[in-house]
Amino acid sequence: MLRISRLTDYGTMILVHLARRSGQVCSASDVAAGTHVALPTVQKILKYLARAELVVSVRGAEGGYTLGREPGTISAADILDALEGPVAITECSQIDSQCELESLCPVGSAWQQINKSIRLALDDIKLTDLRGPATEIPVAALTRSIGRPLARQPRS
Amino acid sequence: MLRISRLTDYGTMILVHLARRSGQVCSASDVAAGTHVALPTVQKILKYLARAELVVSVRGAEGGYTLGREPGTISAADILDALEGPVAITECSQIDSQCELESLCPVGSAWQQINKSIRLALDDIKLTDLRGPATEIPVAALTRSIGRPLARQPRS
DNA sequence: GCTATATGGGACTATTCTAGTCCTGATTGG
DNA sequence: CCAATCAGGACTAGAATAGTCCCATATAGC
Repeated sequence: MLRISRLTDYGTMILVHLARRSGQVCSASDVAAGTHVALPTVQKILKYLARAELVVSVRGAEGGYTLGREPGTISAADILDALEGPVAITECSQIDSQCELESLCPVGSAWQQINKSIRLALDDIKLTDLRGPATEIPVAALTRSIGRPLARQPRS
Repeated sequence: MLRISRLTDYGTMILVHLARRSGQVCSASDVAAGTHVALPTVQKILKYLARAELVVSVRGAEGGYTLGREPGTISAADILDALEGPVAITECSQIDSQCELESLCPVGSAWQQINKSIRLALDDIKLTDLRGPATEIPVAALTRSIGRPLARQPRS
């Protein structure tokens, strides 16, 4: 069903890594070593995150990255925006889309509302909530669903 | 951000079309004409929906499709399951995935919980809610967000 | 029974998207 | 200066998606 890209998944791991090293400047290599994601991929993701100001970069030797804000103020929605851009749940939920079927299609607005509701939920989930392995996610609907963490695909 | 496939979007339109013709048997051509989605695509989607028993098929001349259940009992989650299969928000939220990074990755379980919460929300959204252009979606978080329907991309 | 009209199932292709890599230039500490 | 490090973007390979088509099966009507 609904999916986030693998880069977003990595990006979350990377931000969690930085949150744990809060204050310290970490180079891309540090992060790659800490997260076991391939270095070029880490570099790419950090660039996206820097552009979205979720991380702050320090150039030059001994440079690297730190979190751009407090972990409690970075939400899952922020991460998605930074790494997946303004893509929406359906093509017609995008701001700039134009569709000749609009008048024929009674469904679009409903999906758009669903989209917004999901965004609201993701806005409430902060980096601090993602940090631990068995944290409770602070969204009403989530409280009912606590499952054992499943395995993750090998990657790199 | 989070996305559903275009087929799912079409599928919803198709189900809404059938709901409006409730009782009547509609052929794939009828549906294509009514939704302005290309016929071969409609045929493909109806096959998937039939396999998931969301629609019932009548074979032979004068055959076609009707809804398999009452519109009020078909949820957005049902449609996603029928048309996108058991895909999950991240690869590691899938039942059969195996990941060597599990112990290193503190994030996975959080995304899985988010995934479940979204599913719960989608379970509450029924075909009857999708039917009209400006319907209120019956999920708590959704009530705050009512926007003007946006345009839809041309497709066919 | 024959024929026209439908669906059922699956193969196939083309296009788009994604992930991942690499190169070149700019910045800065030692 | 030199080595380390980020910035930006080009590029490739692979996977996923959308869309089309073919052939078998079923059935209504004549």
